[in-house]
Amino acid sequence: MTANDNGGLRERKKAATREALSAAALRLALEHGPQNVRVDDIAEAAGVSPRTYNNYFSSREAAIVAAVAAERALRVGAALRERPADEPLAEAVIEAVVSQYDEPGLPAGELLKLVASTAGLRTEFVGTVAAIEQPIANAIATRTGDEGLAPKVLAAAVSAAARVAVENWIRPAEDDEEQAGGSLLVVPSGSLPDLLRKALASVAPALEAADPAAP
Amino acid sequence: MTANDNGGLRERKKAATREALSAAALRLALEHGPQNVRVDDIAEAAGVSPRTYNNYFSSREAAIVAAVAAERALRVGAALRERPADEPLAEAVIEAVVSQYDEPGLPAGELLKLVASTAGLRTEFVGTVAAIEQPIANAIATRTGDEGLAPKVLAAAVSAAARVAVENWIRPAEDDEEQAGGSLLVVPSGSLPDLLRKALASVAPALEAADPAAP
DNA sequence: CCACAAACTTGCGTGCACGCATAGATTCGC
DNA sequence: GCGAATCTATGCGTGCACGCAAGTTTGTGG
Repeated sequence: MTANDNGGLRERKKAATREALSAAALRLALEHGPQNVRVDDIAEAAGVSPRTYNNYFSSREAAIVAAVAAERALRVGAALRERPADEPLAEAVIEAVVSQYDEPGLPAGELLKLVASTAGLRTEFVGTVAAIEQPIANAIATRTGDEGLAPKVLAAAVSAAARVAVENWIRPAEDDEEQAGGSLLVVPSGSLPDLLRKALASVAPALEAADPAAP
Repeated sequence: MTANDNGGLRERKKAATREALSAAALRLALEHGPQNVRVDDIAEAAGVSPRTYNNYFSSREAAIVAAVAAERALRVGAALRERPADEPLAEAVIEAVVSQYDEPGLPAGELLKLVASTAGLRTEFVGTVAAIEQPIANAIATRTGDEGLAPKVLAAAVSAAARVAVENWIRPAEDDEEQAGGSLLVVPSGSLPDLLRKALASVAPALEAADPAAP
């Protein structure tokens, strides 16, 4: 094989198209407001057909959020595998998750306002957190050697806890919504890493109970 | 007020319409296969306009699954509140959840095959489990007096665990899918109550750690 | 009993997601 | 290099979800 998963022209083109779509989506959303951006506009701005848009993203919101979520979730698996093997499971998981939702690239300012104040984008953004579940389940299964339900359940619990943290982080000021209005108070609840640690602390006992290293 | 939330004509009609839609949806799905049922067909069979269908159910699958899910999830809140106050939190939650997913009305036979072998219905059915989250969060908040994140996180973890249990219960035989084919092996993983207990046991330590009754 | 308010139904229009078939690009094997 | 296998882009058609603005039914107060 000349190239299959990385340097190949095909792969690079796909990545470029995805990137172009995502960037165009975000730019248009910021320019005209997320409600005023049609899928066709995004496709056109990226130079592909509308049909192709849906080959890359399965919803109008997905492309916008992808520009902001930056596959953060997918990297949790790698982060977890790289933690020292003698670290307690709970600590490893918590640090791996928090590390991916630390400062760099997190929506802030205009971006955050955009996502937080639009129902569809908020839902989509919160939904991206679920992507951490599979990688974590695999990592826990490897660590514990358990082949049953437990790793899946624990990963689901961790993912759910992270989701709650993100929900509470990005919760808008309840009343105002949509409409590019004026000053909406968002993210009053503290930093995301702090929220994540608080949330994950509640499920930590379950991880500890499943940790073969510290019975 | 003559009637507002129960005996009123309006409420009864709404309930009847909802029931009619749900029943029609299920019947048509069983008769012609879920893929061959249009929203318009369901609406017509129930004697309402297609537009009205979407006033009651937000997706084509929702009506079918509603006929099977029977608001099981919503009753978890009531079940939990009715558990003795001196029972440990973990036990109360587990029993409340399991009690609602016990025998009566669970999809079985043709029904189960229908739901399990259709991707859309499976997703929708699994999704109904999430409805237990809010009630459980409220109940835990009441029990523990905690007003912060913990109850939400724990409820999310419980809900996630239950979801994993249901996913594994209803998992089809991997290969065959859709198409009213012949004998597909579904639900090989044991009874749902057993799966739920196994799954919830993994998150129980987190509940115990938050239980004020047993510090 | 009647008029007004509140809630529900319906038709219409729009945007969206996606299966399918075809044409075009890239990669593979030799 | 070259042809075949594989993957991607696109157009078309269908079904679906939902906002909106009447029109209709049900509930409330006098």
